[in-house]
Amino acid sequence: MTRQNNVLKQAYNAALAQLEHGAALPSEPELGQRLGVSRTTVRSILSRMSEEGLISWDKRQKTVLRAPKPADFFPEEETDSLTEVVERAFMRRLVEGSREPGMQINELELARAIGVGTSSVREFLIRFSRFGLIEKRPNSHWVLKGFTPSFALELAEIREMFELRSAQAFAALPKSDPIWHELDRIEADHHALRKVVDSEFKQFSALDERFHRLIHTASLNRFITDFYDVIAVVFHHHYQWNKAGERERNAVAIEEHLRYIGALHSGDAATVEAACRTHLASARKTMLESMS
Amino acid sequence: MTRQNNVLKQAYNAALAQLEHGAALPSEPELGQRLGVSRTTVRSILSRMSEEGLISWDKRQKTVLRAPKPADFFPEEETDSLTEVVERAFMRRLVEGSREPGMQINELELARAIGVGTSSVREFLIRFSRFGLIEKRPNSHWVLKGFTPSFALELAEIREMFELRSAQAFAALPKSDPIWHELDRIEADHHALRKVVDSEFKQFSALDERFHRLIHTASLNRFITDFYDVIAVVFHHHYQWNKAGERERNAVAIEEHLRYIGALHSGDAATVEAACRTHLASARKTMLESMS
DNA sequence: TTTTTGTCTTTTATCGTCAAAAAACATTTG
DNA sequence: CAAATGTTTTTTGACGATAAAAGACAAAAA
Repeated sequence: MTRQNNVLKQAYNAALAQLEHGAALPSEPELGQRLGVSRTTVRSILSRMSEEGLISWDKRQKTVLRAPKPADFFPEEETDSLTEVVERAFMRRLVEGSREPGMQINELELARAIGVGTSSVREFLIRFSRFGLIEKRPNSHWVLKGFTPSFALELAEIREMFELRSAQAFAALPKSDPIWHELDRIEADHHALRKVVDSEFKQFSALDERFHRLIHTASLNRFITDFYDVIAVVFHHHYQWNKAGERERNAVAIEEHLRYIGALHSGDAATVEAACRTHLASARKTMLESMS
Repeated sequence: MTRQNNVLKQAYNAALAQLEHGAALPSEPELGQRLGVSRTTVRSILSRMSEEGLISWDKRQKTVLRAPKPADFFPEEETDSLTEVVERAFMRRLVEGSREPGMQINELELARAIGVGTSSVREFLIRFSRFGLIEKRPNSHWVLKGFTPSFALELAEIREMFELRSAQAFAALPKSDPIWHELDRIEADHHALRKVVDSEFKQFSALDERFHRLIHTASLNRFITDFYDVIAVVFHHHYQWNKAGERERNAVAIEEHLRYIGALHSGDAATVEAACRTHLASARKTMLESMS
């Protein structure tokens, strides 16, 4: 196999979801814009829709003939890019399987296990190495350094340094900046989630990421915003395998976020620092607890 | 071509340089240790030396028959790893040629120009992307973000944050720590270089890196020490294309380093902070000047 | 019995190839 | 003539293949 056509499949599914019976579709460039793909892919989508009898297509005339059925969609697992597949599989192994620090990682074995070519795995490992969890021995294998307490501490140290600075920069932004609107929206989502936290606490992870990423954008520093990728990956997988007390932890974090948001609005540096430190300290604590 | 045998070539040259006429060579594992290669490679080296009449080799008997001639060595350019070749070529293009921000980077063209396969280039770009100078558009090309003033400022901001913290950690280390000996050696090298700075100022770059890396090791944080790779690459290439006033700049930096080292010895936090800030501010200033 | 050598196996590094997707160019249509 | 469609070219994404290098195991020597 060479490249699979997951871009087509994903965009096709997205396009199907937008079809409205009887309506006319916009132009090809317009569709490409909406779906985030090239016109080449748009035309492949239209061809297929036409073949499947979903639309009639003749030059500018594109009319929806029938509503899409579930069977028209590509299966979800076929829409993932190889990159995502490899990342998920690797992380699952890290979480579920053998992950003693010092263990060596075998590219070929990994590729076989996941069912992809070696270059996909290689490229993933290179990209992943910047997270500080694996390391390459030149001309030889990769070594797993592992989710150890020292990893957590080093990560937390940088995180706190960066976020304190970003939070101060955020608080100092003029109230006319559109970023405040986004913060208001996030605040509202926190209030909404707080009401249903007992059942919907799993949604917190995504909201947490949105909130912290927003704060980091205020730093206007690519190294700071990029570093949040490391945090996000670690937290994402940390949430996956540390379910103990998840509900309460998230409830506490929501309250801390709300106080933190209030502090940002106040614009007072000392208040911001206190709220930020409190929240980051408890985040660090839970991460450490889950590792020992 | 597949992999070239540059590991062999480099190790062979290193082994040649160590040959002493009439002496007996140590065991294969011992040689591997010394040269930093596997026994497989050691045996290839011994085979070749034997064929070339440099040594006699029979099991444990390995005797040097004659001193190596210059012609026995592999040419230097054949001993570089592909990774190094690609990095150097890419950087040269960045420095010498077209490098307007926003420019797109073509993998195939780059591979052709350098004379390597596309995967080597791809892997290099992935590794290089963590330096914040290029960015990938998924399913499409890489974009050059460029050595812009904002890049320099963002880099300097992180650098200062990290180094201030590392320097404080360094100063707080007990005087029994072996790190102080290494600092003494670096200090002595500064004094030595200061005397001949007019002619030898080019050696400063390497000394600078040694000094700052040592300071960062005191942080005991992988993200901080890793970040110095970014600094090192940027400074290395910055030195390549900004020769204006190089001699004076280096002379000034040597004085700043010496004051900085003195501050570390003093163990006083305020003194350390002042010396560190002064030095980093002037480093930032020269980098910025060279970019506008 | 430990170290060294001889031999065999495994793994990485790198390439060329080819379909998918993007991008560029040419032609048509309103 | 500007925007949309039709067509061709370019570029990326992924694979399998293969020599170099590492690593493992067995036999021999000290």
